[in-house]
Amino acid sequence: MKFLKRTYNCGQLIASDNGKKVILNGWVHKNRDHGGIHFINLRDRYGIVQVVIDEDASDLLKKTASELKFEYCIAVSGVVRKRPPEMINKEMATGEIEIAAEEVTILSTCETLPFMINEKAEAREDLRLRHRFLDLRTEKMQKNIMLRHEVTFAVREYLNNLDFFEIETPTFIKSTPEGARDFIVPSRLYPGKAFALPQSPQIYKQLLMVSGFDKYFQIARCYRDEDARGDRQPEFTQIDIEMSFVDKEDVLKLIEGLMQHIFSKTISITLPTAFKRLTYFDSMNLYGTDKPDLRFDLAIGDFTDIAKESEFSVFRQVAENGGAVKFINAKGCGNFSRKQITELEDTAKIYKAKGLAWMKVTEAGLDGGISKFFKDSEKSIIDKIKAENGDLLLFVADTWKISCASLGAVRNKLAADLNLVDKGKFEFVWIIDFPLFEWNEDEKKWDPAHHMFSMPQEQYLNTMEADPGPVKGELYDLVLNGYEVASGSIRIHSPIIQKKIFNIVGFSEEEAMSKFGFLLDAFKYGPPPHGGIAPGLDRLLMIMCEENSIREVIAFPKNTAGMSPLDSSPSELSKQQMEELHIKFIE
RNA sequence: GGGGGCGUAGUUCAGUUGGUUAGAACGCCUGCCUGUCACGCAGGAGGCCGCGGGUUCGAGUCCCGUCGCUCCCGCCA
Repeated sequence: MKFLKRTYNCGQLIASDNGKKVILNGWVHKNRDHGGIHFINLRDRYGIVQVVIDEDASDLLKKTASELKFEYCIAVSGVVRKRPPEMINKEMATGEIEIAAEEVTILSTCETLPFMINEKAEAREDLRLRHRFLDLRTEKMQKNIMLRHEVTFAVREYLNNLDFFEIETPTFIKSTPEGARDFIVPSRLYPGKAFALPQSPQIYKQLLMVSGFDKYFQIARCYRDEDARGDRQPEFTQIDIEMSFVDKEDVLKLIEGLMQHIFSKTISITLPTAFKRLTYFDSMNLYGTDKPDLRFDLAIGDFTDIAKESEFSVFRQVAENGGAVKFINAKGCGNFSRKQITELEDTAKIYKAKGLAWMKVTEAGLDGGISKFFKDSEKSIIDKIKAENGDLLLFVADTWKISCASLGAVRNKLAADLNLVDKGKFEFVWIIDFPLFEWNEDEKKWDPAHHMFSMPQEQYLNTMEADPGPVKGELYDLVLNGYEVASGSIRIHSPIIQKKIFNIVGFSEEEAMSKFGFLLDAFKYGPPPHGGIAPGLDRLLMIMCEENSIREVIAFPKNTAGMSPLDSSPSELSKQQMEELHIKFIE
């Protein structure tokens, strides 16, 4: 067998190549043997082209062709020829031509496939992951990987033009608590000790600012040893950015420009020049989450004031005791069955709601559910909350957070059930003014709601020491299509304010030094004010693909430490390796 | 750590109130076929119904346990 090295790829030949002698290398995508004439769809990553073995081909060629099966890797030499007009395939990019084969050699055979490499790719995800190398042959996955490449290229292009340096930071680091559990790498040189893998390059990028690099970015792999979700995995990639001598608006504008560049370069979508903004409070209040999907409305409304005046004691007591009564007007859902409402209630209960009260709006007024408690004032209620005939009103009465969060979940379920989401639409929103601290009722202390290098808003600086309650951080998240893709902060650099923040969360100086010593040391030497942000690249990609491609875009789907493409499962260590790592089994 | 769903042919699935020999499509094997492109036609092979136990005259189907997959809560930005 001689190796016929390709002179063209399978996707590039067109009608004007008619008559050219070519050699193609690729995989047998389809194989149609008609006895006399034989067609092969040959595939590489550039496309698919039809190869024909004609009736008058040599016996050797016919014999070789008859041996071909799915996914054999082959070389074909032949001549490009135009198809007869009635045989043109308009569905194929190369459909006007075909390759009249003169010689075919089999480069690799292929066993019966565990699943078919076709448009459907309907095998279960875990099976596909076990054969990731095959899964990645599918058109869908090849497109996903291509998009990933194009996005990262666009990021580099955009930031390079703005004088950013791409700088790599270490991945075997000292554990610096970011919130999540660290992945651990036992050390050979330091017996009994272990490195942590970075949860983000947080501290390193701040050190780069101290060093004067001014504008930095990195396409950074991050690791968090926590349970995965459909949209969250232990190993992920983020676009990590930090700048010196900037304010909040600079950071927001930069990311808006970056997103516009990415969307325009990769999927030819023009994004608005400035994104919407919602405060954390408004976002929770209206949508019950800090990552609202704004591709549909169904905002949450407040019923607390009405509840206070009502004779429905369940609502009234919650309202009088500082809780919140919230509702969603499910427009036109007045025909929902009891079963449908129960399903919505089950969703609310997952988020700790005790129940989901409901009323229907009819021409006569309020009907069903808890409506009997509101008969006296039904007209004014309908008027006040702008309800219409045929609407379904859904209520949760609980603490503010539970009422909002559980109705937020109901809102998402309604949107999914009623198909309210336009999946081709992109709705960006910044969630701003996150709280810097959260009160921990159990331990009667303030917990950091985020890492503690965020700068409190100016108006709170003076009151911080006296009353930490109203302090809010300038930490914002960028939300896209309901998936949060970024978080970041303007960092504080004043040792005095930093000390106050540590005081509020109850850190002693020793504790602060042991957790953040490296960074706090550096901050003694003239750090510039700086702000950074870290859009989640994986999440960005997942919303740019169809929704069912979510995890397919991402290199290592959840719970797949032991799966292809590279088997990264921990292997059993040899006795020698264990001795080197000072690992002992606990008897 | 907690809750829900699912495990039937290589793959995706069906399998009725528990009832005789567990089916379909695609894939695989053999043969036929000169223009197909989801090629077609004829025939064939392929099943510890995840595993273990129980109820029953009888279990793919019901019950208990277990393992695996999956979604969600907790956790995590």
